[in-house]
Amino acid sequence: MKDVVTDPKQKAILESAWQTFATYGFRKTSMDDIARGAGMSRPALYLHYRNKEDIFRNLVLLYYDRAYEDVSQALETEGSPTDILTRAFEAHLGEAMEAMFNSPHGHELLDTGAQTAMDIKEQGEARLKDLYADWLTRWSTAGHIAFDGDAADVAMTIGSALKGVKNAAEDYPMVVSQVHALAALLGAGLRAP
Amino acid sequence: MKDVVTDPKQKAILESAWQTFATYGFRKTSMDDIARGAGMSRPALYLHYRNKEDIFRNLVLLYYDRAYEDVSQALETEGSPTDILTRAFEAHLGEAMEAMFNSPHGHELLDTGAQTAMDIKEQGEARLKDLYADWLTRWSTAGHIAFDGDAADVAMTIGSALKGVKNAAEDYPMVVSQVHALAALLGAGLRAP
DNA sequence: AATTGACATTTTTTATCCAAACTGTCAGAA
DNA sequence: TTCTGACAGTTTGGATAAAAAATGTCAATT
Repeated sequence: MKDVVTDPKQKAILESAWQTFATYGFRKTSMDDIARGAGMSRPALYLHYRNKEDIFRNLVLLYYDRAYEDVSQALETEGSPTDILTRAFEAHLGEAMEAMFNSPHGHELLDTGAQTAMDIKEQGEARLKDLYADWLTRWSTAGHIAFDGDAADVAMTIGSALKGVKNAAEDYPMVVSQVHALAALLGAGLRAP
Repeated sequence: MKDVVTDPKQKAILESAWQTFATYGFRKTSMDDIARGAGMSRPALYLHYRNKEDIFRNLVLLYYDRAYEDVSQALETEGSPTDILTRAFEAHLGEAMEAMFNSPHGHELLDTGAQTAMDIKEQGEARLKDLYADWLTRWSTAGHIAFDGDAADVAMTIGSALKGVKNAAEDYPMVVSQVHALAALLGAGLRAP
């Protein structure tokens, strides 16, 4: 899959928006801030996006598209279930989440997302969950792993657990170490008997 | 361990408070509401608790004391790791959480807890975590289970995953089914090779 | 001793005002 | 075309103020 955003101006806008959101939070960044950061006037910005919410939603969309791509790729690599899950989880909670943790406005942004882009988030999480479900069925039919119940349920539980690890962590290093521990546990749990 | 709150009046107060908080939320329940519900006047209430916050904190404390007791007991039962973890998780996210999910103010209460009783929550979660950690070491030294890394880290990951399941669920039945799936995965993951 | 009515105090709610900032959209310049 | 200055309209933030509600504390009652 090519990058979702090809137009260099849109790229600059989203880049600037992400930067500004991370610095000032959603509420406090004005369209002018974003426009200046993208090297254009405010009216020019409106030629590309309807409003601030629209920009934010596209940013979330971009995040999920990238995460989908990265997780998908990670699930195609070779290795033990634990190794594969570790890579997938790192892709899942990658860059953007690290930035979130390091932004003084990470919480506000997460909140804004929940209100403004919940449909995109839900769809994004659902697609990621499907990715795990597919991997689970493929590997279980191949006899490499085994689990109780159906793949969709297990995939959902994995997703929830991952989210739990994300929320419980206080900083990004903690996310990483927890993600590794979770991958190890789940990987072992999926071992074919 | 005996019940933490023995005084029947304190019991009535906490009972009434829990009821009222669940019905109206923390902000909207007055000391008078709680007092009436406990069958006493507002001044009498002040003979037992300093203020609303004090009542709330004692409620949280009570929850964690019960959870500690119940989880501890669950971890002493016989059965496979999966069975034991299932019972422990059910105890961990039991009654009170079910009530939370069914209260229209569950979210506000959770919020209030995070602000008002975070120290109690943290200590409560830590104690529960220790319970899991102890169980992990006991069972691993007995050769019944095996895992990478140290017990404390694994216990923390289990706690985070459980929290994730709690947060991701939309209703209580979903919590239950997810908890079972998680216990199955983790139980299998801990199997001695 | 246990409880409460009643009081002074604090907090919350509601309303209104104004100024500053921001938004979205032109007509017209580059 | 592609963009911007500038305009009208809206939203937001802060400042007041008055009314209502809730709090915490006693002196007095049961």
